[in-house]
Amino acid sequence: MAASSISPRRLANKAGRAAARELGPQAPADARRRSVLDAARTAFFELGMDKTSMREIAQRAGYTVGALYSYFASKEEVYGALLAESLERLNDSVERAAAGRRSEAERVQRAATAFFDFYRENPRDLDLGFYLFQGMKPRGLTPQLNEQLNARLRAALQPTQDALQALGLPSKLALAEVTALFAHTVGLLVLSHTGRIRMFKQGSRELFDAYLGQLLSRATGGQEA
Amino acid sequence: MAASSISPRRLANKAGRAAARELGPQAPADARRRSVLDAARTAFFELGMDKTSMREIAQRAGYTVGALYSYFASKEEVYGALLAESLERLNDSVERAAAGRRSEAERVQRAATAFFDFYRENPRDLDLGFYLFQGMKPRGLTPQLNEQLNARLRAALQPTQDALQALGLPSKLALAEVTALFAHTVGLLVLSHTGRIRMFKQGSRELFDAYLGQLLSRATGGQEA
Amino acid sequence: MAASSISPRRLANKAGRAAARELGPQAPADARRRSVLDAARTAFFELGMDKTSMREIAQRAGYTVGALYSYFASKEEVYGALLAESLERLNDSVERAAAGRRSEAERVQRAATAFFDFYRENPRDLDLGFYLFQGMKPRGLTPQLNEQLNARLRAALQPTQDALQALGLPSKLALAEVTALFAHTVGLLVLSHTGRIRMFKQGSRELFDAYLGQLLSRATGGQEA
Amino acid sequence: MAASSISPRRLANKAGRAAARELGPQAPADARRRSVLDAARTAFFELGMDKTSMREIAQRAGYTVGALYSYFASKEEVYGALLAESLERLNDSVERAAAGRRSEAERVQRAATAFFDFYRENPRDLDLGFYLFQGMKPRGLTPQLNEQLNARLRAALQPTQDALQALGLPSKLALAEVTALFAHTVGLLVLSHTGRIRMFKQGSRELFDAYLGQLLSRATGGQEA
DNA sequence: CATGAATGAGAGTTCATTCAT
DNA sequence: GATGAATGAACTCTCATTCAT
Repeated sequence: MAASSISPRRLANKAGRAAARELGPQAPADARRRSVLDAARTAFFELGMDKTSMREIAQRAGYTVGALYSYFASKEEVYGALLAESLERLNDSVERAAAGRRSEAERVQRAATAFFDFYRENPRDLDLGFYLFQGMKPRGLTPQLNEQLNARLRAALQPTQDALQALGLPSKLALAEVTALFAHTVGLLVLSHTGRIRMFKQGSRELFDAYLGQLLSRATGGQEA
Repeated sequence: MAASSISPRRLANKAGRAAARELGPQAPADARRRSVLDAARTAFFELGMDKTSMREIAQRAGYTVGALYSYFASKEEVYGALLAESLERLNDSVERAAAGRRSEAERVQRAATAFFDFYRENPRDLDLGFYLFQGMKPRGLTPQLNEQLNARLRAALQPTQDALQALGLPSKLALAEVTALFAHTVGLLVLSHTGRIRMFKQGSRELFDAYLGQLLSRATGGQEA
Repeated sequence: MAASSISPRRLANKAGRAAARELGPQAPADARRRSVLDAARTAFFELGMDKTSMREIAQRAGYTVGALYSYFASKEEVYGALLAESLERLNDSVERAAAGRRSEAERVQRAATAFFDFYRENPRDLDLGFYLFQGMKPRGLTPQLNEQLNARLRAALQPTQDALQALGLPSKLALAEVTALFAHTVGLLVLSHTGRIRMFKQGSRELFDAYLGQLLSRATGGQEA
Repeated sequence: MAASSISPRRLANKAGRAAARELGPQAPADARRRSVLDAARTAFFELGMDKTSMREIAQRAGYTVGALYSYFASKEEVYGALLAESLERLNDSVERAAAGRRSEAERVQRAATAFFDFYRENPRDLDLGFYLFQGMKPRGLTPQLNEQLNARLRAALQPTQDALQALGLPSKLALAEVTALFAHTVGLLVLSHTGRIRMFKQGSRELFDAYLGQLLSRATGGQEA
């Protein structure tokens, strides 16, 4: 306990921030913001919403609590950024799935399933969405951010909608179908995530496939699926 | 502390509890438990889950905090009771809708719609369900209570399932359809409740009707809906 | 949940109080006081001091909390009565051990060992003693009660002191020896009870016997032990 | 909440913490930890264990409750640190007493008496020891800390044990004697502290000296004491 | 930018005690 | 005597946020 020694805690912190700095001297703030976000995501995925405090995030990021407020104005802003990131991953996943030369029917099936699977495999992203889209006022979810997030959410459904239109559905109907599909997807995910679907002894994946089959049947007038 | 003085606090309490006592001298404990529950529901509906503390509930009920613990062992037990009550109302609503002499198709339509409408009109009951069915362990949501609540939820869907079977669907298929319907319902409600459905410029009621129409069409083999 | 039913809780309570009433119509209050005390002792022995609340005692005794205050003015008075009882048992034990025709040396040995063993075998009685003899002012440990308890404690040591005098020790010395013995006993018990004696890899019983042997050796001038 | 106003509370805090800061700019955290500990000790010595709450400690230290938790993870950790400190003082006292060139017999006498006197003069340190060595699990008294505290306790008795061995006692016997001495010491202290020894009209110091005399007599085979 | 100390409000829970009935 | 409802103060602990340095 000599006065000149450095506590292990401190060392860990310094090590923890190394990655952020190694990304280069330009835009170091962005990189550090990232590292905070990474810590937040990890914490949130491990501990869930309630138990993820600013302290916890700071600790994992290798910062002190106060430092977080250099990058984010509030806890909710952190979650806002987290959700933005999550939606980016969602879009990547959907785009990757729908890419390539395929029939439009297959494109519908692949895009929609990618959306479903993304949340089925990452239920914490679902939590994230609900948390922010539900209750959050003070500072975090500004109208601008809200608009932006909505746009990214819509974007993730766009490939499906486009493919439905390409299959011959009029745009109004395509929109209605994609909205219904979105709802069905969310419903299945929520029920699955809260364990309610087990009580019906059903599997969420099978139900999703069935719904998708019916949708495609409607869209192709019974010619395809 | 003069014997003749009554603290203002005390007066407020007495006034606050008047309703509970007017229900008659028999079973006053039940009435008081009710009044706590009413306060809790009101608080919860106004402020939401997070901001509804035991203190808040006590204040609204006209009790001190400690008194609540005569009626409920924990905050979570309060919410458990609240959800039980909510599910009772749901079941009442569904039963009332499905009662009377009707065709089976209409019975499906009415039971399912009652379920949907219950939560559409009382979105806080939806929150309640999610809150408890998601995270809550320590004391409040015992396995028994959980089982019991699940049973009530299932019961609210039973009339629909029965009617589907009466329409000729084999029991396995009826179960699958009712589960899918449940998911669709929840999905629409959640999207509607979180304001996400507006961004598609769709109405949740129309989408629900459409889904139900398709379901009935499947169930009657195209003869009815 | 019919209004006319009696809760199991209530039944248990009524059953719990049966014993107290069966002791006859005369002095029923004393019997009930006893039953409260029994409950308190059981609770205290099972749960320890901290976790034994008036609620707990009332529950075990089959009374409501308020009823306890008919018999005892405060929680501390309950413990006072409990300690009185404990000291009675201690005295019984010591007297029984010292009874019968024996040599004075054996009388010393038996009386002292009985004292030691009583607390060694019932460490909760030791807790009781410490709790009350240490901190307790408000209402529970009145000077009278304190005096009375002291008298019973002295009484439990008296046989040893008498026997020492009978062995030839002048009264002043006998008193000093018995006080030292008392201290040694308490020290060993406390160390044993708090697990500190294990860390010396010693047994409290052996140490006690050794001390007693030395004492007897001193008392008999080396002729006996 | 004007920007220029300072709440009286704040002023009090600043005044309260003055001492800690005067210790110099280096290691201020340690100094503040100290000041909390000082407040805790004072509170504990004045009010006793039960009535010393974190609030009380915070108030005396000039902090808010939350601030305490920067320094100690729990109330029990505070007491752990307090006991550690106490044992350090005990060891200092014993070492100082036994230092210097002396006969082994005198060394025994001085070390043992220092131990006894430390607790006789600071009875609250005795309470501290009992409190922690008895009941305390959750967070504060980790096995490691327990072990460490035990080691310090043993260390305080080691000089006596060493001197006894130097006097010619085989190590096993020296250990037994030191354990018995420890018990005797504790017994006398406890009886004295709880006022029980007065009822025998004895002085704890005289009794201690007598015991020590006998011990030395045994150890030197009657040649010295 | 970052630190680290501190705030202050609030959380759920417990409990001895009181008192109208 | 006994009930049972209620009080009110106390408890430990947590947390987002602020700010002087």
